[in-house]
Amino acid sequence: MEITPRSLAQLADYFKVLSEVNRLRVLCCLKSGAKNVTEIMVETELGQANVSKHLKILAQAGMVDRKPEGVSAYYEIVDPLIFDLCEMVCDRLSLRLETQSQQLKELEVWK
Amino acid sequence: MEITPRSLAQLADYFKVLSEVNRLRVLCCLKSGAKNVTEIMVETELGQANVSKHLKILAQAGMVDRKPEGVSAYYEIVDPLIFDLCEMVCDRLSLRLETQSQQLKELEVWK
DNA sequence: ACCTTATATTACTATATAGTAGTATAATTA
DNA sequence: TAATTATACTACTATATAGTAATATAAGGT
Repeated sequence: MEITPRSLAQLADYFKVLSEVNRLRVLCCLKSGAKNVTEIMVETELGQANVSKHLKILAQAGMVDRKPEGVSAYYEIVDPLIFDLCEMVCDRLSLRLETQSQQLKELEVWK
Repeated sequence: MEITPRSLAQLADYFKVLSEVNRLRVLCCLKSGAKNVTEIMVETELGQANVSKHLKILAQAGMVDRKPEGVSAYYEIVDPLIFDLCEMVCDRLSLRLETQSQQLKELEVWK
C-alpha cells in the first residue's frame, strides 16, 4: 500500500507528542495508574498551566483519557503501547552506547 | 531502575528526529536500500540543502550511515527497527480511527 | 450567595527549527 | 589547471511551541 502524505503527517505528529521531555515525564508518572492534575504537578514539579497544556496535547493525541471526578480531573494512559515504544528505543540507544564503549576500549592506538 | 533526566532527554531527542514529515520521507526512501543525495532529492522532491540537512540530523541520531563513494555520498538505514516503530504506531493510529468509525456507525441518535 | 480549590484558557515571550539562497569544498574529467 | 558535478555549510526568515502570568470556569463547602 502506498504511503499517503496524510498518514505520514499523522505518524510525525504522534512522534512529536513524544518528543518533549516534560511530556514523557507526565506519561511516566501515569504509568502507575490514573492521577489528577495536582498529583502530576507535584510529581513532575511543573507549573499547573504547563501540566494542563501537556495533558491536553496528550489527550488530543489519544494517549491519555480524561475522567472528571468532582472538582478534579483524573488522567490515565489509554494504551500502554507507548511504554513498549519507549522501551524499544531505549534498548537501541543503550545498545549503541555499549558498542561505542566497546570500540573505545578496543582502540589500540594508545597502547 | 530509576529513569534519569538524561536518558529521558535522549529518548525525546530520538522521537524528535522522527517527528518531521520530510525526515520520515527520507527514511522511507532509504527503506529499499542505500541512495545518494541526488537520488533522495529526486524521490522526495526536496531541495539539496534541505535533504543534506535532514541527512545530517538522521546521521547524528545514528539512524543512517554515510558512505562516500567518489563524488557522491550514499546513505543507508543503520537499523530497520525504525520501520517497526513506525508500523506499530501506524497500526494503533488506524485501529483508533476504525474504533471511532465504528462508534459513529453505531450512533442511534439519528435513526 | 460567597469562598475556596482544582483545572482550563488566554496572551505573551523566548527559543528552536524547517526551508532556502548563496557560498564553500572536494572529487572527476577535459 | 579549469570546468563540472555532488555535497556540505552558513546566514537568514518564517513559523511553531514551551513556559508562564493572569484570568476564567466550575464544583463543593460554609
